[in-house]
Amino acid sequence: MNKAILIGRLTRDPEVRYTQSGVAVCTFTLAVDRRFARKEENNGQPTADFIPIVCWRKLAEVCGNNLVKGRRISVEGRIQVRSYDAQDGSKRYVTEIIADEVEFLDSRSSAPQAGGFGAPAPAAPQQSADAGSFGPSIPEEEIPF
Amino acid sequence: MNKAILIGRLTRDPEVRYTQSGVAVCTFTLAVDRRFARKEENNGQPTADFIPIVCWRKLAEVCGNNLVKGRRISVEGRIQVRSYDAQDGSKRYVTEIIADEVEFLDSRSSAPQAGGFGAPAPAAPQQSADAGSFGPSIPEEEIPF
Amino acid sequence: MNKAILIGRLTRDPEVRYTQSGVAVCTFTLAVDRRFARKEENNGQPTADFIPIVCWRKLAEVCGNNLVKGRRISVEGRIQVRSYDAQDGSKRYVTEIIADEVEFLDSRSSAPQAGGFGAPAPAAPQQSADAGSFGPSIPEEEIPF
Amino acid sequence: MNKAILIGRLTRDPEVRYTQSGVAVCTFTLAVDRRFARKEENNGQPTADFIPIVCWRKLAEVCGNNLVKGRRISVEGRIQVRSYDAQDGSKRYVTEIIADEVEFLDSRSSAPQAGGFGAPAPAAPQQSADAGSFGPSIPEEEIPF
DNA sequence: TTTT
DNA sequence: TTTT
Repeated sequence: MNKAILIGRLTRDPEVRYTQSGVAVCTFTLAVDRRFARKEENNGQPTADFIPIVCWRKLAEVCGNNLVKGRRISVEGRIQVRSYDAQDGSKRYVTEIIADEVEFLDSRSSAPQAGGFGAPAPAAPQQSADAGSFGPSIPEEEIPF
Repeated sequence: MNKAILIGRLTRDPEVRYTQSGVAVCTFTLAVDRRFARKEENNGQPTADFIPIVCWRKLAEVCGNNLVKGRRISVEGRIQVRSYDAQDGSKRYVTEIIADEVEFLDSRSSAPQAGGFGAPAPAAPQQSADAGSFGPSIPEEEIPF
Repeated sequence: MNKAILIGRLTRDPEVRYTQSGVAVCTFTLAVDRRFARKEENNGQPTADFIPIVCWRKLAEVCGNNLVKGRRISVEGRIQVRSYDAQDGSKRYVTEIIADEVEFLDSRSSAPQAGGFGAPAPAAPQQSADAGSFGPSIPEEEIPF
Repeated sequence: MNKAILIGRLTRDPEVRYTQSGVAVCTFTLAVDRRFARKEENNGQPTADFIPIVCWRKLAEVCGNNLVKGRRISVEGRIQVRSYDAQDGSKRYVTEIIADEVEFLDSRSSAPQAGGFGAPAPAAPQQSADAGSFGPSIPEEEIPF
């Protein structure tokens, strides 16, 4: 069991890239308000968590085409921790939510946008973005952004 | 809504520290197996996510007194992203799960261990651990480990 | 672990009652859209689940004072199954979600409404509603509506 | 969003049936301990919720083949409320969890058992069980047990 | 009995 | 770097 469920707003427009093999990847950051955190006068303490979200395949396309900065959504997914070696030789960690489902909460009638394996593959993009430049030896699910 | 629900095993014994004001903090790492990740022959890809967990107050005491490396538990909590300035001037991010509840899954009869505000405060420890050495200007909830 | 997380709309205005001892109870039904269920032409199959929600104490007051039919909310809580003996001697079951937190999703800026034990008790109402008429032998948490 | 996450034990061996078209359905009941509910001396109040679980397809087969009364599992799924007309003309409601994933928690090494659409269809059983006797006009997902 |  |  590895489940994350979030409701928040996009801090900026989502970015869509494509792997070398044409798989869409959408990334953005969710601002999730902290409970009991007042907005005014909080002693400089954070009032939200800024959580990186990654969507793949059809869900990436749907999010890239429909989301913009400021929109409120819910995200269901799993917590992924990747490690990589920094230039100074130390080990760094990146934590992201790999989204399985996204629901748009601002629209009047909302339908969940499901990701997953049954969905038809997206058409290959005209020009691959540079997500693929990390090379073929890195599995798509593990691409370091 | 900021909810994380995990089932996994401790990668090492938990550590308990105390803030200057005597509040207990327990930290450990959960190894959460990835779905569809085979153990043997996985091309060197990770088969688990290693997720840092933080418990406070009574829950910290209960976890510190009862958990050991290898035990399986479930954790319910929230995802917290803290940022701090590295020595080289760059900004670094730490993502942890602040646990609200922990359930011990190895024992025959398990009862959830609830954190929260209603619980009696733990007795102040004889000697404060060095968690407080980060100084008084940092709120307890935000201590960088 | 017994966790339910829902996003949906109220099918009607919430009802607030009080137990004999003055504890507020708020009940309503959430319409939660089913994934992949089209609205038009669904062969008479349901496109939503109608799920009874129960809030207690301060959370009951907040919900009773702020929610109306049609509003969209998220609910976090636990699934409770109560059984009772029907007049014909058979056993009947009622399943409800006992809410721990409610977040209002229509407002521009939303803050979660937390229930729980630390919250101050609500002022006793001028006139007790008939929730108390089920009598003193029934614990408040188990009142049959 | 309609999400249920439970940890509990089977109250009896699971039952596997098949629809007319050969789709496997597995049903059982999970006993989920209530928090803060003592076992001894609880004034006759329930110490657990007994929650009906339904699995479909490959997940149904896996559960039917591996689970027995008393085993501890985690379940992730959605809450489904079905209504039907009782013989006395009144409307009755059935609430079940439609499981998406089940994790076996007693075994030393546990792997989540995922349901879903990508899994290969099970071989048609030699003899259809009577789940199909509700007739072809009822969609498989809505079969009243 | 159901919401949009 | 952050949303409302």
